[in-house]
Amino acid sequence: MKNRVINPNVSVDCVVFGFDTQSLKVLLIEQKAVEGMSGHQALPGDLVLNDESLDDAAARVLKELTGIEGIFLRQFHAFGDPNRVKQVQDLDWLKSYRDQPEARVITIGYYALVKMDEFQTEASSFAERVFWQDIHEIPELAFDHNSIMQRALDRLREEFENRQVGFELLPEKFTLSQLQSLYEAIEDRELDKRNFRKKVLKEKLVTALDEKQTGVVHKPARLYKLNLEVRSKSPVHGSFVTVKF
Amino acid sequence: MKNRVINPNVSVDCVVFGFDTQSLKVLLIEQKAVEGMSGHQALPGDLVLNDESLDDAAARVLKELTGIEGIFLRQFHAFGDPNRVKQVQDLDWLKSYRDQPEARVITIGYYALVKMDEFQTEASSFAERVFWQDIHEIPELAFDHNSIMQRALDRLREEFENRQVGFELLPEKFTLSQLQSLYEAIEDRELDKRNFRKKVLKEKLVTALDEKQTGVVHKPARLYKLNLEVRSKSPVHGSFVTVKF
DNA sequence: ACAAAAGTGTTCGGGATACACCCATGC
DNA sequence: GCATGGGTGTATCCCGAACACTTTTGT
Repeated sequence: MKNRVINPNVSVDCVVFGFDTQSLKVLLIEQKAVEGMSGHQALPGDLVLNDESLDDAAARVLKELTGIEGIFLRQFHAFGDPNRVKQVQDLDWLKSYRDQPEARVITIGYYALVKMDEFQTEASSFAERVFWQDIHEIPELAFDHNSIMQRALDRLREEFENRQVGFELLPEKFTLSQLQSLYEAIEDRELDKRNFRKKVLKEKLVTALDEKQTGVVHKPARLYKLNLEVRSKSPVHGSFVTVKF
Repeated sequence: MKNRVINPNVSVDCVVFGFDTQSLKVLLIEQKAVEGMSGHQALPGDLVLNDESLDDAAARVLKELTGIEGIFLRQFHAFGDPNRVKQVQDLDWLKSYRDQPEARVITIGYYALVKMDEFQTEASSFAERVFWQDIHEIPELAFDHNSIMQRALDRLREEFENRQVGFELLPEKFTLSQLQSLYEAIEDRELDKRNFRKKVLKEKLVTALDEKQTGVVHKPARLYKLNLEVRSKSPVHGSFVTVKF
């Protein structure tokens, strides 16, 4: 059995995006309270172990804190300001949970896209609570997590413009309007319904199913699924579903 | 005076691209030989100090090893395979130059674009020699530097497609043919001369100068300079010259 | 005069954009 | 029957791609 040594200088933080057919959400944790101080809200993240890769660390940490596993996490940036974990409001927490609370920590940011309703979260380890927060209503987070989160969002939008699409954010069966809402939420602009449909159908991104919505108070929409044949040709490292749009 | 402590677990590596009006080059060092073993070729890189940011570390290390300073380095990826510095052929070198040769090291990759002829290199520290190497003729490098280099090249090409152009690679005054060669070298494909000129001129990326080439054995070309007004609107963190093309 | 790269316009097809009305369902 | 989102076609513009010959210099 390996002795799993914690590396005091390197951590990972995960920015997990979800979509509820309306707006973009981010997965946050509330840290367990320390000595009567209320816990801060933060991105799920922790120090890496010396015998695991960064990718493995991100997956492990996310699972330990939130219960979510089996999703693809993409590394997007390393944050290395020497003072990024030195703010007073974070010190008590570090003293309780870290062997070397004063250590210089650089953190590697990962982001991921998930279908919110397919994952149930379960707080554990030092997470008191796990919750989804609308990206327009992010509270003050621990350490430099607000800027990490903002950077992840910028990156998500860049990848999107780059035609590396996020079907991960939709349920398996979806309507074209839901797909359009996803594009609109991420790109933060409105799209023309007819043009959107024309493009999606012409490029065969999706396949129509013999199924319709039920229980809606209007004309029920046709359901579609992703056509997995189509892939981007650009050198992408990892495995988001990447389609030219 | 600060005590500058070396962090044994975090390093930076720099992939500096240059262009000689023909092809893309990368800046490499040859490590000083250890105990009669010939030095390996490698990217310029070293451990970070505990009181400097990652960006500062990249600039410092590049200067210490190659003499190049004052260029913009963009972070592109963190490499964290637990065994990336554990190969036998690198161990002797590590034992000579590192206090903790067995330490787990994750490295942050930076890339940069420079006008080759404006920088003169000067090897120092553990660099025996500094040289430019054509990207099609990269030798076997130390550690995982071949994959870091490849990843940087992929990233350069992505940024290019993203319309974040690299005028940094050209002299201040250049001909449209040189600009076209740059695009062709980076994108690795041929472009139509007339279409290329039309696009560049229509978008006012460049301004014509009242000057021509001299000493060439053919019709002398008009010289142009970059039009600095034009900038990309996407959220770019850093300061490459980024123009929509 | 000849070699070598500079410079210059037109045509065509496809994709992006703009735009308005009828349809099926639940209440 | 009415409120709600679903679903459909056409005209225009702009951009990218394809394509060949004349011009200017140095030798």
